[in-house]
Amino acid sequence: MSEKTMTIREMCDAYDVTPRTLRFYESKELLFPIREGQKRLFTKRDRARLKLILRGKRFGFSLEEIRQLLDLYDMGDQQATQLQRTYEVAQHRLKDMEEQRDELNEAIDDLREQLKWGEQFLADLANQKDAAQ
Amino acid sequence: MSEKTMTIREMCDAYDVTPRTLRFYESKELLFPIREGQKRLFTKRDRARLKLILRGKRFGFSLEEIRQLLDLYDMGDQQATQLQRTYEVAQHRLKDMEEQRDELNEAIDDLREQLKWGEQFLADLANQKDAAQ
DNA sequence: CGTCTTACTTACGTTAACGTCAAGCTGTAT
DNA sequence: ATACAGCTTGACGTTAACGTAAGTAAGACG
Repeated sequence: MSEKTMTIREMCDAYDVTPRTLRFYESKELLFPIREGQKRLFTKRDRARLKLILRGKRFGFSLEEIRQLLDLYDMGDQQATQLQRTYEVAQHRLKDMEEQRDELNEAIDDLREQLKWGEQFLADLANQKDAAQ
Repeated sequence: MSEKTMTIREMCDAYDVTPRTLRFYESKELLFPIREGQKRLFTKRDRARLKLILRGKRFGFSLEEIRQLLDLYDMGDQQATQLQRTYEVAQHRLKDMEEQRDELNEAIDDLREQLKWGEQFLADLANQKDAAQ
């Protein structure tokens, strides 16, 4: 029952992506739908991979990185060494993300300061205007 | 004394940007260095604007947005309405940044979960390997 | 049979913010 | 004079992840 394949449109609806995106992912060797004549048929495996792709994107991995990770997963659960590498890449990514977040927080604080300053300025201007009347 | 102009290289060294960047900003009407023959000479005003540009970039504004903001500032401190708009734009940006940060935090948490899972998996593999010996 | 729907391939377009030549001018130190 | 450093303008290249349009095929339906 879970062996049913899906058409490109069903995939698009199910995962909220465009056909172009799925074809693009195939061209980048992230997905491997089978063919029925011309048409693509996406298998359970493709669906699993797509889920991982979308998750990877949320994590900020590039498609190329995602492809490499997917390949590692595919190489079988036999190679712990490979998995170890995956783990390291992921940890690296985590560090990057934390740095990014910290920078963002700094920028937010910074911008908040500026806004306080701007508020003050606007208030002063308003007073000035009132006084002039 | 503060009226001294700077050459492009001095600017690059002072603000850690490339010549290309400064020329690019000029072409985008963010900076207006004067000319001495061929050469660009950057004034105090340019330096002030560049500082604002770099700050704006830290805040995640696009160069086009920055240009508009700089223009507003230039239109004089007379137009409180304009300043009000600046303020609004900035607040909008702040919201965006906070959203971005929240998403990033979610992703970080998510990734942390995955890593915990991966650690477990690796540990299991190691045990399996040991047991096999 | 005609038409509609869905899909297909190919290939150029998009966006931002510069990078990277190429070719030429200018001032100065040797 | 010449070599060299530093500047100039133009213009094409880069990157990621698709968007978009043109032209075609293939199956379903009435």
